[in-house]
Amino acid sequence: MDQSSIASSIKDTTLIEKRRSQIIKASITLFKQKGFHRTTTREIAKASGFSIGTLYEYIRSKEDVLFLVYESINNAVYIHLKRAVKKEETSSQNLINIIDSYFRLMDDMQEEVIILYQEVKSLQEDMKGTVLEKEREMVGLLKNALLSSMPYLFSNKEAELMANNIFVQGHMWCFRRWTLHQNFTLEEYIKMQTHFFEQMIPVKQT
Amino acid sequence: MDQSSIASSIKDTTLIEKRRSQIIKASITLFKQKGFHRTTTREIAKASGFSIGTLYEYIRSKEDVLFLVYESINNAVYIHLKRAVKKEETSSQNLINIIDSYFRLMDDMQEEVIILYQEVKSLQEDMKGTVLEKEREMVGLLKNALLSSMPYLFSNKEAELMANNIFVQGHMWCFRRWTLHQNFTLEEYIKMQTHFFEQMIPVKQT
Amino acid sequence: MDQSSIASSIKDTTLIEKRRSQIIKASITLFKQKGFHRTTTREIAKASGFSIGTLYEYIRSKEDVLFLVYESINNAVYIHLKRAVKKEETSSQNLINIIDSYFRLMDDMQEEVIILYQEVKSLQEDMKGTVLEKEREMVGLLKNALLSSMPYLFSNKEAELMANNIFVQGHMWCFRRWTLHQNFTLEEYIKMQTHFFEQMIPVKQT
Amino acid sequence: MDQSSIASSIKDTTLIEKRRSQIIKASITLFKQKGFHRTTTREIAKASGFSIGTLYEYIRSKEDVLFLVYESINNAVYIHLKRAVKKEETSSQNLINIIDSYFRLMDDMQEEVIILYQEVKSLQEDMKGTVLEKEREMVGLLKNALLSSMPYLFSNKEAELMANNIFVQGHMWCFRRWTLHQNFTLEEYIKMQTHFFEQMIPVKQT
DNA sequence: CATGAATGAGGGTTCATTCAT
DNA sequence: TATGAATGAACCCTCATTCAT
Repeated sequence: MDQSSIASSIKDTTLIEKRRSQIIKASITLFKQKGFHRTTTREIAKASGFSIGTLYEYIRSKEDVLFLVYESINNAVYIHLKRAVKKEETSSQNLINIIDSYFRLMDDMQEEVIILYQEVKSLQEDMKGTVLEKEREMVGLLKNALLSSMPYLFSNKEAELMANNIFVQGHMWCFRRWTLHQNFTLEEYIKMQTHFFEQMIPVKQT
Repeated sequence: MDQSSIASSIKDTTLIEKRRSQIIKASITLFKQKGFHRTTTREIAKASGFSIGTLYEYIRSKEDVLFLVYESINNAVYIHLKRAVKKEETSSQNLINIIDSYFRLMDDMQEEVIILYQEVKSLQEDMKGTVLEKEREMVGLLKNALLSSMPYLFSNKEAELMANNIFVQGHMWCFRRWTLHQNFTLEEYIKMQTHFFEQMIPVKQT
Repeated sequence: MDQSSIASSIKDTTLIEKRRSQIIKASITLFKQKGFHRTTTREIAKASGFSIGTLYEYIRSKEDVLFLVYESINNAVYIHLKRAVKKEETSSQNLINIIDSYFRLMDDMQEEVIILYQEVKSLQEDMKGTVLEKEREMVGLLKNALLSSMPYLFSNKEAELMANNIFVQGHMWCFRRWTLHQNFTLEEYIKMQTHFFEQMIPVKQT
Repeated sequence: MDQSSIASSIKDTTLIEKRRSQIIKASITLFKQKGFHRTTTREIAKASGFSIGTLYEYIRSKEDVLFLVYESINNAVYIHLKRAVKKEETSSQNLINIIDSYFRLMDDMQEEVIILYQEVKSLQEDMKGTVLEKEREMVGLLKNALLSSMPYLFSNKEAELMANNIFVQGHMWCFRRWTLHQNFTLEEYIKMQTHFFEQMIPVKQT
């Protein structure tokens, strides 16, 4: 299930993509400010640059918008992560680079991440499935990076848990910024979390 | 700002407390199921065992209910944590015990924690302040435990960050249960996270 | 299924009855003018003398209003017919009296009858069942009157068909008034239809 | 006022006729299922085999469609009736044949007749005039058949009323089918109604 | 002639809140 | 104190109609 799984009465698929990206952009801005429930469809339409009628040519319900937003955010992170993983290869240093790159992305996407955390309950069950699947894939990327860059150091389960920890520490920079940003700069945060991580790696080679 | 800071037209303070705890209990049940926005005040009144009119004798607005709920959940965690910290003292083993106790509490309060994460945006600004202050205190408890049980191992900043990490890892067991509970039992989760933590502590030997 | 089968959030049943009769009265007036679809719930509320919010305390949906109206109209006819049948007994003259009384009622309820004919399609399936059942009862009343007032003259099936004919001839005075009222007064209409009917009765045996 | 009285921006009249008959066919199917109000213009366009834009090249408003449908149905009945009347001549037996033929047509056009009964209110006033005029003509055909096939038996007024009765008895087979079809086959219905009619004819004097 | 994207008025319904009893 | 009927702003969504291509 991806974007195209949401029905539209418009035939021109290029146009669908264009309009939907307008919708997504507008909605993210609005959801940041007021959350999904407090944002009205009219506001979304207006901020997207067209009428309420037009909005409903590209979605079927307000909940579709939420899914579009989730998918878009998740996708951006996914692509970033995938690229980072591909670039770096097979050494523990490189794992550090991946984390660094991921945390920096999180810093760029703070508000988006907060949306992810706050509106899950409003996602319809079937859409939630798709979204969580994507999350699993992302954690999977980190896990594989862990396993391949430091073989023998982690069991499969340990890698799984560690990947989750890293993934969430990225988010945490966003949803706890009210306290973290008071105490740490991004650079510090990255450095310190990485430091903890390195310490944990038992006896780096002789 | 605490419970009593929410105005009520009722004079009898014992009654206020009783009614409010009915409201909180009912609301938590409802918010678990449908979230704050999808729960109506009528439902809250009914589940609380009295009429909508009576509900509004004990709160001023629906958002007051959310605050009461937040405060109640936060308080429960706070008290538990405080007690755990007090009981254990001054050795690194004891820190492990605190974490263990905290993670078990999180397991008991899964849905409550999820509420905390999902409805922050709906908290009014002034109430949000109170809530976050309490969170800071809780992280403070962990931080102090870290500092006092393993002196010289952590700088102040490191302790601050580590406390946040632990605090969030507890929550994570709740809000990522859709994937974590598939891969780990609670015992495993505690053990492995603790294990990571211990490895991270630089050279405790001798 | 009758009025009381429509759920309401109001507890005072006397009040329900009072408000619903306001709704019915207002709706009939409006439906006469513009039909069910062109009448808005807001108009119904206003004409009923209360707000839209109050309207929805007494019904669950606009279609409930239609059912209430159908039931009310059907009931009025039913009661009238029942009374007419009871009063008259066992002679062919009396059958004529019943018809006379029924046709006069139809003349009084022209617009109501037109509503019945025009909005059936909008009735929900389960409610349609209730409505048609009542119609069957009414035709049954006429049929029994036929059978008992002129025994041996009609077979059961003949009585059934004749009862339907009479029933519809009453309605016809309403829904074909655009032509009938130009050519006939009510008195004439009754007299002539009755006359046809009498002629049809085979050889009133001397 | 007939079909051609509805304006169109298209010049080619053959095309107009072709497209409009597509519209009528599609609309009747849809109106049967969901009624006029619940059918959207988009649905009509789609079922007609062209786009919404094209639909509006051949009509000015949705109500025009209803008129086209009414006119088409009425016309079909009219033509059938006219032909039946022409074929049969000047004997009472022949009147029976006309009725027989008319009732059988009604059986074929059940749903169409139901549309006629249910959507009158939605016809615009001027169009309603045209439609009713056609109905008058049809009743006129029956009336003339009555008068000419059994001269001296009916006064003008009696013939008028009887013609209306017969006309409506045909419709009744449609709009009361939920009860009539349970009790009578079409053959029985025709036979019995005809029988009643014959009995009414005073002593076909030798 | 045909298309279909765009429009926005308006419809049904919900629900937090009030206030007379 | 407790009740629950009343309110109406506001929400989501539909759909007849237009017009540039």
